[in-house]
Amino acid sequence: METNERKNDRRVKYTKAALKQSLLEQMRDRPIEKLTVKDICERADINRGTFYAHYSDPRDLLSQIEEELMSEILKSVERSLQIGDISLLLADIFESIEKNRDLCSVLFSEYGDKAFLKRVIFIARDQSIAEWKRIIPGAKREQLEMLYMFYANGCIAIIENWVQNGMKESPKELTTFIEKISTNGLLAFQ
Amino acid sequence: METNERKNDRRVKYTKAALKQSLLEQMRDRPIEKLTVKDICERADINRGTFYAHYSDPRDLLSQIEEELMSEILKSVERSLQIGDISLLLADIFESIEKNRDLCSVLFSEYGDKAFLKRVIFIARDQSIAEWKRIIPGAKREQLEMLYMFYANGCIAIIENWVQNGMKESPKELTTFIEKISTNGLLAFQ
DNA sequence: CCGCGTTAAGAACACGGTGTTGATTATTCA
DNA sequence: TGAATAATCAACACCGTGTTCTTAACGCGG
Repeated sequence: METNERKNDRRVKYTKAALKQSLLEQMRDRPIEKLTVKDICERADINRGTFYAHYSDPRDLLSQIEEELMSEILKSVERSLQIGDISLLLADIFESIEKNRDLCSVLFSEYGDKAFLKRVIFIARDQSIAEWKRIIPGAKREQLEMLYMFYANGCIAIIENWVQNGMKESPKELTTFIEKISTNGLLAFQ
Repeated sequence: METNERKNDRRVKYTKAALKQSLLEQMRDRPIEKLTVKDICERADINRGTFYAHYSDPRDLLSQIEEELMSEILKSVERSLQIGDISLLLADIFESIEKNRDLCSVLFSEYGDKAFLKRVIFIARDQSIAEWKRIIPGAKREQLEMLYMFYANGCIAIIENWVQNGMKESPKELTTFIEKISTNGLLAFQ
């Protein structure tokens, strides 16, 4: 208790891991709102009461999984954020997703969490808007925010498609594709 | 029974209208998955058993509301679909949304139905891809589909933002904005 | 305006998931 | 090994579900 602050107990680790895996398995079949604590625990072979010792509900469990992934992504884009290169930043994000393939193939699938993917893409928001402001000095801030929303949601769709089709393209290819669309539009594909 | 085919009974009309209104009111507070038949009926002051005489669950009720709106939208874009003008088609869709302001301000809001808005935007899919194919003969079909996905999701975000901020811009303005982004990209805003 | 047919209301039911409790067993860490 | 901690187990009241049956109200057509 004094040394480990009740965190490193193997029993706790096992329980949490089993519950997480069970949740992710079930999310392949239905959205988080339709999952029951009962089902998650049965598949994990964990007592239902134990679930409530760690999480308040399935959504809480999912949130903790997401926060773990988010901090990992944030760590791996740290450098690009400081450098201030958007294409580097985008590529970093794609690589993080690729590294967490198993997890992301659930989180960004049919019954995944669109709001979370949105948060991930919005990591690049301030920087993108700032860079655009330099390129297009005439544009108003509000207009640039609208543009970011447009492109961000396009990106999200591309990522969802990418993940669901087995991530065949490389992060580099995706970055190039998205940069082409955003800077030059359809005409870039002539 | 013979004449009206059990459809025009005022009691039925009232019940359905009350349930629909109640559902839409509740959808301002939480997503469809969190709504209960009990709550919907209590707010509508309709017996819970009566609900099941018309709908199987809240999702079914929502679907019927959506189908009504969809067929209205389809009717009003009919002409543009035949003419084959994408900007006309887009403007028509925006006008339909504007006409159904009250309904759409719920359906396309925080707890709305993203899948439905996607269906609405995808009305323009085949036509857009066909037109792009003329403009950009070199592009592959798969690439154009990817492009449509990208732009469609951008559009969806624009619409959500538009509806949630009180629909201040006109359908024409929106159409122009989207056309600018899609054909020329960021550079169009210099 | 009446009466037949339809619809809504109301009460009751079993069912299943929830969230919590207290007692017991098992495991871990030092 | 022994004290601390975690997991199990059984039980609980609670709540929403979906269905059934009876009764009351309503509306439509004649």
